[in-house]
Amino acid sequence: MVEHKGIIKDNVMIQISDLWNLLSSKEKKYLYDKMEVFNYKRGETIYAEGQTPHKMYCLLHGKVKIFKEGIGGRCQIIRVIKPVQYFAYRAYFAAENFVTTAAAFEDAQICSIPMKDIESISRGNNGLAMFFVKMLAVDLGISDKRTVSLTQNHIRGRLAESLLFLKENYGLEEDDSTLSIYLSREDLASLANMTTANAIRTLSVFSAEKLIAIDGRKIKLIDEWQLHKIARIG
Amino acid sequence: MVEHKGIIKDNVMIQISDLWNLLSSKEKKYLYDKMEVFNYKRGETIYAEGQTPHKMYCLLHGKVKIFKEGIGGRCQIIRVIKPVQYFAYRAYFAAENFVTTAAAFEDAQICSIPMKDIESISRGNNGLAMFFVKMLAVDLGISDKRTVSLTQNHIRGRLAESLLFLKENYGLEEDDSTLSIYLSREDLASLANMTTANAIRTLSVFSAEKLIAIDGRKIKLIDEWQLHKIARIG
DNA sequence: ATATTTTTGTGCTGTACAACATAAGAAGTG
DNA sequence: CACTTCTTATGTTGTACAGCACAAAAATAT
Repeated sequence: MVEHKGIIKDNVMIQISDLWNLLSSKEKKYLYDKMEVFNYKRGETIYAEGQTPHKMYCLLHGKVKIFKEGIGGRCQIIRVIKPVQYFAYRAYFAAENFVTTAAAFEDAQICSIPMKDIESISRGNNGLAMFFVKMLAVDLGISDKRTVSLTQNHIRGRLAESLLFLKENYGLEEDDSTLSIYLSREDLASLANMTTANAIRTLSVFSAEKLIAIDGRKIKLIDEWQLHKIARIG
Repeated sequence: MVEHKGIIKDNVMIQISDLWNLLSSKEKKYLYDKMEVFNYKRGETIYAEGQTPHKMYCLLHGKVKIFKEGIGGRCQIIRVIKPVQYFAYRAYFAAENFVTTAAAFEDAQICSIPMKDIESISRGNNGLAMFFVKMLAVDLGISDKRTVSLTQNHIRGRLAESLLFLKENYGLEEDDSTLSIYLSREDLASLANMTTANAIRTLSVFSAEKLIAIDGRKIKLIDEWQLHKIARIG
């Protein structure tokens, strides 16, 4: 992780304007000096399970995964972050240590803000408090839905769902069919709750069925409608 | 569901004092008339998946399950509510319809408050907003942990974990070993993410191994330490 | 460039668990 | 009361998926 000293912070303020605009000029001034911007390398850990939370983050550029290590070191990706999204605030608000780990999928630029200050400002700024209420409420709904689909859907359904999710979340390349994120088979497996071997195998099957086309880590969605069907009923 | 007209609302205010005390006298006065108390029968639905949320609830007496219907009608219990706990506020804050269904495990007394009012008060009352931030943050952490344990733990581990969870949540009878909640095998299966037949089978195995003793729906925990071990490593 | 590690791909084997069947006991209903 | 309906219980069968083994290809380091 490298601190990005030279950056013009004012650009960051524009990026995080959804949060920034909720603050009074006094609050803005106060936070301005406390904020930092860091660059993380591909694969680098941002925070780890068990650590005590001190700052929240906002992803400015890149892609980040939030995951949890389970039985026998098997990782489960809990959610993924895209620019401009906030993360790492949950544990502090819950007065807990982190229960997840965050790492960069690819090189990422991340802005950090001390949670102590975020919390104290939230206690006097309703807009900010409600901002977090909204985000937490949305994430909890996603998490609840995910619990059921990960446990009840079959392998084909889970993979199809994950591919569609990646499209929804990170979008497509200019050709309008290739996923914009190039995940390793292992990460894809962690997302769809299966072993790496099964992710590879099932991708091959999807490819043979002309639902997708694979070229290394490039995945092109061909028959999205069919993928949706598989995601729903298996 | 039967409205409980005769109840002395002031008793309810004492029960929900953690929320109530956050309000100004003006807010209290305003909400007092909007609140209602209902009695629900065992098995009765409180709200259902897909409905638009209008009020939040507080469980005053009884036990409630929050679940989601999955593939082929298979239900997954997402979380359980005990007195005095609040629920059904997430969907409104996220501006979504309910993604879960709530039903009474057993006869329950529930207080309802219009979410419209809760939201508008929250927008002007920081204590209340932060109250929801805290609850949502805690629930999201639980949900994330649950996702992993439900997907990665084996059947014995999941059942052991569920039994211990029921103890943590609802406590024990006076004998200090019998679970205070008497679940059907089907509900226990929905909680531990398995089929009813497997819940029955695995309970029998646990009983044969002298980890628990079963007498109908009464479950007595005998070797809690061993159950913890099974819950962790399988 | 060469060596070494990581990632991808495929086949085989074993097993955990779902699905189904069936029966007996418990509980609710006319 | 007999009646249906629901719950508990256990055995049998089938299969989805993990685990392991082993190449080949690609990425990274030396």
